Amino acid sequence: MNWTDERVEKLKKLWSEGLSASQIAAQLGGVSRNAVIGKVHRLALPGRAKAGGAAPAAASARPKRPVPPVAAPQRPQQDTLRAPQRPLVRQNDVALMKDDQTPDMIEESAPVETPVAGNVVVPMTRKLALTQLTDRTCKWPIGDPMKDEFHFCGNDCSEGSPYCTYHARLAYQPSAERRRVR
DNA sequence: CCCTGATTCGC
DNA sequence: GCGAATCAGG
Repeated sequence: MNWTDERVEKLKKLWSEGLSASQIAAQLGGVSRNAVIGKVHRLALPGRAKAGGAAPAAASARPKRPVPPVAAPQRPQQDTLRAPQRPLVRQNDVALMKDDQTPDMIEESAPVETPVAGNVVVPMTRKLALTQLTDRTCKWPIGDPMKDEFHFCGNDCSEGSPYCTYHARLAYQPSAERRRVR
């Protein structure tokens, strides 16, 4: 994938909104988080301040560099410090929203506890946004994709399955059991 | 181990 | 310019 103007623009937007490099990479598609970070640096976009996230940057970043003696100390650019002045709405805020109602438009995928036949009770969801999904987070969708409260289960899915153990059961019902649940 | 960003350097 | 490999850290 090459960096078209549109992709670069999206990168800038998402980066300024505080999405992580891997999340941005996921949204853009076709690129790794490294590619995103590399591009961010090349574009000279302001890095992550130094908040809780990661990377103390600059100082103790990586002193492994030999540095030829010829190089003169370059003066750091003064001012132009653009701190994120905006509200800074991160995707995690989704989880902070009211959860008074459970949409549950998709089949009978109620994420609320649903005792099935005996002792299988299910867990709450982690309410992850699309961009937060990784290889091992349950991708079971919850809610109306057109609505804001839409999210994914997000529970851990240890094995190759795209779903957590609970949703894997719902997803791959052996037909016999399907009737029972309905 | 999961994740984060930062940096280097061969391509 | 690009991004994998690597580093450094939470």
